[in-house]
Amino acid sequence: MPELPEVETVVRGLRAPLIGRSIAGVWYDWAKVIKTPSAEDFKARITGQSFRAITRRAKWIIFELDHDLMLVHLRMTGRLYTLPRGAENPDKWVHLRFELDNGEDLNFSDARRFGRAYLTTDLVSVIGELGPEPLEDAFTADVLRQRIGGRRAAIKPLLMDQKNIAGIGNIYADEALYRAGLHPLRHTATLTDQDWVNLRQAIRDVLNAGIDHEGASINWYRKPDGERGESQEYFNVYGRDKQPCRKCGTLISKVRVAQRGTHFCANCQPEQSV
DNA sequence: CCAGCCCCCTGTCGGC
DNA sequence: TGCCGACAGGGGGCTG
Repeated sequence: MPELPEVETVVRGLRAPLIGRSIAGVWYDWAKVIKTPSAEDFKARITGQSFRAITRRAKWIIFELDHDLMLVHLRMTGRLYTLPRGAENPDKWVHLRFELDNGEDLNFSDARRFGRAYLTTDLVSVIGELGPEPLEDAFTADVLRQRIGGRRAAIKPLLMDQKNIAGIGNIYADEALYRAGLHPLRHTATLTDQDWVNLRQAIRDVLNAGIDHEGASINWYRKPDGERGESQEYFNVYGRDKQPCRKCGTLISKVRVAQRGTHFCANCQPEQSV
C-alpha cells in the first residue's frame, strides 16, 4: 500500500497526537507483528518511554523514543492511528496497541499481516543501506543517473528498488515514468541527458503531488485521522487500464513487469530502442 | 551480481 | 449464488 507520500502523510498526522506522550502499556494479539527484539522484550523495553520525534526514511516510520528507535513498516495494508481508549472501533485487524499516558491508544492495524515493528538503537541494522531521498535537494539528475543509469535492464524495477532510490513503489513508479514519457521496459543505458532531467523532475512532481493530496486510498490506506487520501483521483495511468490517456486519448495499457502490474500509455511512452 | 520465482497473509473481485 | 483463481500499494530470501 503505502509509498513515500502515504508514509509521509502518516508521519505528519501522528506528530500532534504522539509527541510528548509516553507509553504506559503494550498489547498485542499476534507476536510476529513485533520483529525484533522478542515481543516480550519489546514490551518491557518500550514501556515508559516517550515519543520525542517522528520522522520517515524511505517507507519506514521512525519513532524517536527516549532510549530507542521504534521502526514501523506498513508494507501493503498497515495502518497507524490514535483513538481514545475504549472507543468503538470496527477495525478488526488491530494486532498491536500502545496505551498512552493521556487515555488514548496508538493502534497498528494490518489486514494482511505483512507489517512489522522493531525496537533498536541502530537504524541501519534494521533498514539497511538505502538510496537517496528523492525530495531532498541532493537528488539531482546526475545522482539519479549514477544510481540506475547505464544498465541493459528495464527502468521500472530499478526505480522501485529501495537501495537505488528511497520511497518509490508500484504506483508512483508508473506515474513518474508516464510523466517523463519513458516506457517502463526502457533500458537505462539508452536514456539521454534530457531524459534524466525529465525523469528526476517527474519523480519529484508525482511524489509531491501525492503528499499534497495526502496519499492514495485505492483500497486499504487511511490517514491517521481515518480519512481517505485523494491522490488516486489524480493518477494518469495507475489503475486506469483501458481508459483514455488524458494527453492523447490512447487507451492505457496494463502489462506485468517483474511480477508487478504496470500501467502506461503506448503512445506517450514509446518503447523506442533498448 | 542478476533475473526469476516463491513466500509471508488476507481480502476482494471477475469469470465461469 | 457459489466457488476458484488471480491479484493487491512491499520486501526478503532462495535458486540457477
